[in-house]
Amino acid sequence: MQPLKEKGEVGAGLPDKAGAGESRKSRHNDSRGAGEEKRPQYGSKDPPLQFKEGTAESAVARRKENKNGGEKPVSLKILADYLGLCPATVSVVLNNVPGRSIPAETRERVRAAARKFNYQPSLLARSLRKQRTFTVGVLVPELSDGYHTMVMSGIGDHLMREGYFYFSAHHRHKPDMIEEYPRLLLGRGAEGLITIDTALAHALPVPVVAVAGHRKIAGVTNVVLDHKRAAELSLRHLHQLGHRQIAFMRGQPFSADSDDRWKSIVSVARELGLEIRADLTIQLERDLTSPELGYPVVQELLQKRRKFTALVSFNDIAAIGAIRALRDANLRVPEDVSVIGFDDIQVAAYHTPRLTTIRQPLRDMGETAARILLQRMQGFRDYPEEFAVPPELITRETTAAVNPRSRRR
Amino acid sequence: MQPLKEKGEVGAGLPDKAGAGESRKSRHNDSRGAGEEKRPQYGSKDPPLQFKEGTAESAVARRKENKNGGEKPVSLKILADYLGLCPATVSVVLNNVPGRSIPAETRERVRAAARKFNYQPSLLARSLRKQRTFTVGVLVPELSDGYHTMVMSGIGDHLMREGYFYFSAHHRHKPDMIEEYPRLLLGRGAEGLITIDTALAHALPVPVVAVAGHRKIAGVTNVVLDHKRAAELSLRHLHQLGHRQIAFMRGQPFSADSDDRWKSIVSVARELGLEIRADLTIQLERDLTSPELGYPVVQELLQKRRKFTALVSFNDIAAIGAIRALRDANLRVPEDVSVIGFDDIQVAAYHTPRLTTIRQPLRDMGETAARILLQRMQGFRDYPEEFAVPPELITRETTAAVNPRSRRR
DNA sequence: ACGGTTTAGACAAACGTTTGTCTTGGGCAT
DNA sequence: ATGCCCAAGACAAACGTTTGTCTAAACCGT
Repeated sequence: MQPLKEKGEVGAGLPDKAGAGESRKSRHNDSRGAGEEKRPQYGSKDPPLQFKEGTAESAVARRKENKNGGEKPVSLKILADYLGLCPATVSVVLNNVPGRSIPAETRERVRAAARKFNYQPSLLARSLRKQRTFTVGVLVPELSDGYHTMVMSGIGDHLMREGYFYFSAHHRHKPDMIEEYPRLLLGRGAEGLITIDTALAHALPVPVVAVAGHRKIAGVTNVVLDHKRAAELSLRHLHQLGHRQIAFMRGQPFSADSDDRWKSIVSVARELGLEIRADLTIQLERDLTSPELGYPVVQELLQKRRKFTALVSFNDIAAIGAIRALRDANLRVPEDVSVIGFDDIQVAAYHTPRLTTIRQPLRDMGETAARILLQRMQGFRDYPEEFAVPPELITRETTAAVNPRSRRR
Repeated sequence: MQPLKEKGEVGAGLPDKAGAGESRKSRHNDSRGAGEEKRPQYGSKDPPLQFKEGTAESAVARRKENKNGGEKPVSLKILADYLGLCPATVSVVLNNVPGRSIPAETRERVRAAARKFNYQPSLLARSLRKQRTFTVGVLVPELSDGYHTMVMSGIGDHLMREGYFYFSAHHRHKPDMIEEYPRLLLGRGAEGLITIDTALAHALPVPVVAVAGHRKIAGVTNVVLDHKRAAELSLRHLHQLGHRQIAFMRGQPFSADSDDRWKSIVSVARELGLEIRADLTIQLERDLTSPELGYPVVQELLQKRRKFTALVSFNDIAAIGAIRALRDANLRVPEDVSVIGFDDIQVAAYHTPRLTTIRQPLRDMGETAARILLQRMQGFRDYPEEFAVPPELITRETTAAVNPRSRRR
């Protein structure tokens, strides 16, 4: 891995992790234990507990059945009735609220009852009260695509580790959905939003982090690949192998990276003195996540009968389609044409021939996005506007030194 | 807006008020029109609205800033204050509650104000009140795997079409997470759960639908492939091509389908008179989603130097690894060994050679699971315990008639 | 016996909705 | 004028939590 600059850096002095769980323990216990005393009961002690624990299952039994025949979960109030306490006290015990004095014996009673009835607090109610949901939204074009899901995997890892949950929604690049879902997600209490490869239109009232965001939007942190570096890696690689006549494939207009990636290629090509010829440039248009994406455009390219010794593909999926088109035209990869992909999705390594490609650290990008989002949600103000992560050249079998004896024309 | 197909509400029965009724103080004393009348009483049009819409932005301005500097969203109460109405009325208008008479003019005023302040109801509060969240949980082993995400894609499609949202969580087959997440998801208000390839341990108090569920559990509808049919398709195919010496790959113990699929293979093999030899049977163990899964086990198999002309792989990913192992041992696919995969994940069609495989209609299975879940959540009682979907044989390039001139030994 | 401090918990008010019941005046027919 | 109905909307009680304030008893030292 090459030493690389990062355009942004998230500081280290961040607020500590969100306490989604309740684990703070205050060691107040042990204060007594001798007491075989009566239950402290305010009005009088003669009338015993209104609900004796043994008998007053009624309090618990009163939970009504819901329509599915399942039992309604026990609430704090039910539990409190059963224990002869008030809900607030039970809440205090169960959350270990500091600064409240509750005798160890009571604490134990409460906890025992909670276990016994398998009490689960309603996050809904808690969220409403605390105005804090520990939930974020993830907006993604498509769930069945390797690129997106690898990023999501990283996002999910980090969020779950930190005790957050997330709603995900997919939009298939349809503008009205891209418009509508953020609203719905916020309505559901998302405290932040992560978008993947999405053309978000405008700012939102919560922190937003984009992975491969399409454009700069105020308040949106963009986690992107360092495209300049990526272009350097691929073009230098081909250049060193002796390639001078290189065909390029541009991404679809709706895809986030298309533009940046292209600009970087143009810039690096100039630096290297490589010519980018219009008649060797092909443009992806279709919204596909299968190799069929790359097949027809390369076929067209071949029909022009222009000589080229290498092809820079927009991504691995298209590269696989491209290789197929080349083979179907009786050209060998890499002997006649070198092909370099982009992304390093899983299949790249197991394609035949194994794909040389530029690896995007997709899972890392997802984790990074989630980390930045959480920091921003915790009020961290000093976040970068853009966060570039370094790509990596993975040399495999689809690139080779230019072949003087190529059967290519 | 919401899928309001509420079942027969039994609502009339007033909940018993076990805890002393709390007397609410009338909360309208904060109307700071001290000099003025109390409330704009009903028909009196002479005293204009206490909050003239033009002036009383104050009511709206009162929404406090939250810590991130973003504005708190306007609530019903704010809106109502601004309009000089009570929150209930505003709610009634905005939800078009039938059977309430509100004059058209008022309705318009309310709607205009809602638009003006971009009012978004809090689904949190609504859910709490209605005891209905329109949310389900999806539990999946791994997000970055083609199989799971294709199913999720179908699930997501159906849920979003029906106005539901979902939390997803992944567990990487770790038993404690499989134990814990369902609880957490329910705590968050999930009204139902879909699991994918997950060894759920016990029943839950909400409807559950499993895709490729591992075992029968009361209350869990299992959406599975018709494994018997799948085995028939693959074995008949090989049998017709003349294969008699067939190697088999068994799935990992933790994977849902392993067992069913194997039993079906055994059963169909018997019907066809095919022998299943232990020394031609290999067993997957590792928890991988890359072709590396299949590589070493096939290497081991080859070292035994037993002749076989075909291999039935547990899935496509492993088949790709297997093909690589075969090639590395200088065997050609399909000339020397036919290989048949399972699943028909996307890359199967674009691998070289293109994979013959048994297609699981994964997206359909996801949609089906979601559909069944929603029906069950709506109280539909008459659901099947198991729902089998038919597979399909996809004949491509990795299977061929058995070759008498094979270089295989 | 006295005042002061702790302790153990009750109480009530939120959070933002929805929904059953009530109230009030106006309009209408008698 | 009287009675009745109806329109329009207020009112209050939920849903299940959390949290600031309050109180009664117990404990303490003198």
